[in-house]
Amino acid sequence: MHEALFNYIFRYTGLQLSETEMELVTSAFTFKKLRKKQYLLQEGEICKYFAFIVQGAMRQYSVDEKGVEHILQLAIENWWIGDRESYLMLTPTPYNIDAWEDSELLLITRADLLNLFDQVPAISQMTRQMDDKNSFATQRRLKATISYSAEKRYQDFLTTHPDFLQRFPQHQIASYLGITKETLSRIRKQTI
Amino acid sequence: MHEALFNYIFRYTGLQLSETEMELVTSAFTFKKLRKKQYLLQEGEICKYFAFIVQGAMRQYSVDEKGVEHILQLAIENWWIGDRESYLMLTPTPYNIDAWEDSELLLITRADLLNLFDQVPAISQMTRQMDDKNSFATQRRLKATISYSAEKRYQDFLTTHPDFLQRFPQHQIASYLGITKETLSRIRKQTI
DNA sequence: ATAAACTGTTGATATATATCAACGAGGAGA
DNA sequence: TCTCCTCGTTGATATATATCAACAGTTTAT
Repeated sequence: MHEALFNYIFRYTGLQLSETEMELVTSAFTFKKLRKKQYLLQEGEICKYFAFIVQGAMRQYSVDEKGVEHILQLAIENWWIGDRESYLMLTPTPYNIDAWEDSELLLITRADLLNLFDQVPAISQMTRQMDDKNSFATQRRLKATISYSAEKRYQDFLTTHPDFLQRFPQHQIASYLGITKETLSRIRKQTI
Repeated sequence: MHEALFNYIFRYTGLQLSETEMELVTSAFTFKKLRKKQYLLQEGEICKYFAFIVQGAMRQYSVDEKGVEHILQLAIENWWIGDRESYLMLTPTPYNIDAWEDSELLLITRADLLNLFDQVPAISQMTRQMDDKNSFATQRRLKATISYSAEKRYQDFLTTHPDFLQRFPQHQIASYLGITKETLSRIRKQTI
């Protein structure tokens, strides 16, 4: 169950955890199963956990005043999910996070994570790299969103997240790209 | 000249630097003056410096295949400017950074910054908070860009960056919002 | 002082995308 | 097995924004 997380830590840092470190990591995380459509977080709550996805697919979205969902993040195995601003600043989140497929997660609180920083140096290194890469990816998406056409954003998406195509329906991907499912359908027809 | 930076550090961390720490910080930064339109960074280069703006206004933008500029970042006094992905990963930047007004900057290399982390704890704390707030702001902008209309994005901008209105021309702000200057002009007319 | 460049606005038109409605196919649940 | 739900596509239409051109005022440079 924690194997995936240990592998992830090794892949990110090049560091193999000792037995002691593995025990510390194991006890710091809480296992949680979610059924499809079940919430991990709802808008207005404070994000108490960050979650590593062992198995399944998750999505993070906001709902506008017309009730339309706008997907900010999609995530599958070996990804992390959570509203980092709410998690660090203890502010109510504008996002909802729920399971797109039945999912198995490992959750950690901010306090437990800070404890691990001291006890397992690989964790603090991994977290820093993960945060940086996330930040870079968000900035690239922002750049794409203000300068590219919808079609070009879709091409970009195919390059950077080909695996998402099989895990999420077209209308979810369209929302993630900031377009409607009809527009995505027409783009796909043109592209083939 | 460095007063602004010391004040910034204090404001972000609540920590007052000692004389020794001030000397360390002063010697780690390089002063640089740029004339209006002068580049700090050009696309394809590696971003060797991050810059604190003591005086002036800077902009960070990419140029698409049609030669159109897309502004990703505007910055004035007490802001930082640089391509953080290129700075940390030593990859060529897709961005240009130049001075919109004659500007005075304090530049620091990655190596000097890492030295300061050890020697002046307030610097590492400030940098972490700055990076986090930047990351949060980028995510909020992404959320706004995929879910809001152009008009709503402008309203948002007025709330979060009222001081930019007097420092940057409308066509620059339009580009930063991902719309054309004509569209922004029409939105402003409607809003008044 | 003058010319050139920059800036913002406006009107007309074009285009990209949204919206609405409907349909067919496939999957899920009872 | 059947019904309901989900999904993706398509056509028609509407809307938000882009594009183009032109103009007037302001600022900058010579």
